[in-house]
Amino acid sequence: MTDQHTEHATALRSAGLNVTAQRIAIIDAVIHHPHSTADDIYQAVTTRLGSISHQAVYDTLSALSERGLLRRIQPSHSPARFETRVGDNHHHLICRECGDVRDVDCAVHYTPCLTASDDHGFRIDEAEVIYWGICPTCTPVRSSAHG
Amino acid sequence: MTDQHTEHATALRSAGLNVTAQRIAIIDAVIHHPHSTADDIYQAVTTRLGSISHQAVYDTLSALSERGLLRRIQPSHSPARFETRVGDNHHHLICRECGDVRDVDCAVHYTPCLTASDDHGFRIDEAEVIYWGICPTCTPVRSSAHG
DNA sequence: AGATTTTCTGGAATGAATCCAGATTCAGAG
DNA sequence: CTCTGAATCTGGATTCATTCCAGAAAATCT
Repeated sequence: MTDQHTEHATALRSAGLNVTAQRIAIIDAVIHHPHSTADDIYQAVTTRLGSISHQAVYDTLSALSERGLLRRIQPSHSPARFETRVGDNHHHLICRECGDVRDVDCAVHYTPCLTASDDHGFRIDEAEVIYWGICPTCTPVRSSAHG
Repeated sequence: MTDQHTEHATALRSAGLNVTAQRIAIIDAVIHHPHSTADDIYQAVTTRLGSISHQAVYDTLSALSERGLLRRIQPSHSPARFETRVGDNHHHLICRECGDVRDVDCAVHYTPCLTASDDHGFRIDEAEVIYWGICPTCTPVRSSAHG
């Protein structure tokens, strides 16, 4: 636990942010609950620290996202979600029914997926990919034989 | 104009939806203002029809999106946006500064981009790709020579 | 036209995220 | 270890996007 804290503290410092119990707890919550919403994190941190303000949660999530310690994803029909797995340009797979979010590695493992066919003069720094579908649990069961 | 209306009416009918002035106007607004928000559309339709309810706008946008006549995109830090260009799995390029949204064709033009490396048993029906960057207008100007 | 279903209106309500002013806590200098 | 300025946190109010609700109006089918 102290190890973890030291690690997170170092990460915060190198991002130019002060180290506070709230931030450590938030990072920890995101690690243990990947793809969770600001409210999920609020709940988790409240349980752990006794209390925290919504402001601190949103504030920290934004600060960390901006500095690349966290990644923010914003699926349709869902509040923003956060994860700590950054820098490997992995993608997401989301169930339209239950909203379950899974990580998937980049399909091609090299740049094509991350290179737009026409960049319109933009300086692109990230490609965000979301696959939409129905997860096995939500797939309607159909008569397996005689089909 | 009657042509357009007939065309939209046909589209609505074949989607199993009733034809109403509001819906025609909404489709038209999205055609003329791609990537616009529900509120943009509300404004446009209000101007054109004199008035419309928020409910009708949200209702129609949802109905049309669900039936594939419209595509809904949900970028971070932005309300949902809608467009009529559907079925060609094109992607989007968004400026982090000004929020400008551009269409870009699929980088690979064939399945790789749309096939997850591991589908986790999901039945995937769509891949949504957003490239994030800074547009030419928002790119800070730097001394061009001697650089 | 008349009956039935769908859609629209207007207003209230919810959920996510942000703004604000003041109190608290942190990091670095002495 | 204490002081000081800067960064951060609190709690409450507020904004923005979206949805819920019940009744009125319009569309479709006969």
